[in-house]
Amino acid sequence: MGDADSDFREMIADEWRGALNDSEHRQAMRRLTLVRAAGRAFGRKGFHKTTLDEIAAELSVTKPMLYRYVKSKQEILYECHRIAVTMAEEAYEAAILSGQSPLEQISLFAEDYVARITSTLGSCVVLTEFFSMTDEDTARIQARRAQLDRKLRSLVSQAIEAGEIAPCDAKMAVFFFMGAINGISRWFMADGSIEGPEIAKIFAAHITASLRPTKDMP
Amino acid sequence: MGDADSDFREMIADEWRGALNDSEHRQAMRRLTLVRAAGRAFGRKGFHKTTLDEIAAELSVTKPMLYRYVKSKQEILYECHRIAVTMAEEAYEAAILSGQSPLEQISLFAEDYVARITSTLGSCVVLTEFFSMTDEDTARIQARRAQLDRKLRSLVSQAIEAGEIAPCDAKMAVFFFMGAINGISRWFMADGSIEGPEIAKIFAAHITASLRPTKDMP
DNA sequence: GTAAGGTGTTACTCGTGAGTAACCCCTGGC
DNA sequence: GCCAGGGGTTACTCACGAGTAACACCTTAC
Repeated sequence: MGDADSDFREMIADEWRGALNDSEHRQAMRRLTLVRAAGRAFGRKGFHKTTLDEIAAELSVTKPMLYRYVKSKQEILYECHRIAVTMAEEAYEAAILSGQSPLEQISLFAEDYVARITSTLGSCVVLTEFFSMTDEDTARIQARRAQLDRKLRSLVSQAIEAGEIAPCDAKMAVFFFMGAINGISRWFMADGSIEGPEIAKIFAAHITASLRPTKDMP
Repeated sequence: MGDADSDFREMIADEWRGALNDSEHRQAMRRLTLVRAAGRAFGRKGFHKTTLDEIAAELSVTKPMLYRYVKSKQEILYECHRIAVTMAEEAYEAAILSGQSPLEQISLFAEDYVARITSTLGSCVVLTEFFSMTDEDTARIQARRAQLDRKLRSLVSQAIEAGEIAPCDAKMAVFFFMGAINGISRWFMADGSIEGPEIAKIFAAHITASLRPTKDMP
């Protein structure tokens, strides 16, 4: 456990203790803090190797305390996924509202989405561990992701029609770049050598390039 | 449980029963069959939601049987990862031996690697569930993946020096396209509408394109 | 026919960690 | 001084599923 890590732990614990305003608001804030801390732990060690006792310890409390804020461990994981998919949806909406060209919108979406998931505030982690959720929760998240995928495919199709990019299989294209983005959580924070916003720029550039015409594109 | 699935089950069970030659060889074959069946299940339901009883049932035997071929459930997962990383290494070696240009080598590597992991024979699944392994096993696999990453970065650097692609952060570039490839296991086989080799071609094309020069590459 | 050994089964143990019951104490209001 | 109740703890229960012990059958070898 390095220095940076224990600093972070203290930050989290402070956040937990703080916000002593009206109790309903504090309840919500603590819940969010809890989910973030848990998400961070899930990202580092995986869902099943992270015990609730550990999460509790990170917040300087004991396990039963956690049940004041969440119903179950599963619910925490669901919340992490919910936050992540919400970020993606928000990034999409923002891109659409920009009024730019389709390709530009894809690039904006990618940059925004990556920036959001890498910002520490936003439970940077967990796009993995899909299966550890309840079947019900998995279905809920899957549905939202699928809908977003469809919208993105449409964006790719529009870019093709507009002649911005070479004709390609839109579904595969979306799988391609969403896979790359979702993979970030696997290595991010392992080496702190690069900052979120920079990653976002680089990835957006690669994605834009990956869709551009090449001689032997199918 | 659809028709295709039960067909597959029968195939697996047949493979298990078959190969009645000398016992050492059969032992090895059965072990491989077991690992493949397990890998397939892990890919569908996740490591923790797949019980050994289920895997055994898929092979039409009972749990204790499995322990004739593997030491533990963990070992099965390790084996899956070992196979996957070995495939990547083999694809890399083959690409290097081709004697093509660096960019061409990257493309060849990507296509070969994707083709291998999507071929049903090769336990198409599981590049997720990293954390469910023993710490020791995780370290072993991580080390091999890290080494491969370094080699691929070097290939990217060579492509830059050769002027084949625009200057970029080689580490990020590798993370980008390896992320996209490793993401395949999340959606592959969900819809059988597209074949492995075709995916391989499309992904290789996207990767090549993603590295090509663009006006605003950092 | 019987011993050897390979193939398989039934019926357990046992650790682990999620979830809970029951209690404790501190602070503020009267 | 005493009670209400929120924040917190200790010390359990209990299910699940990996791993194992012990037994059972069947075939081939002599």
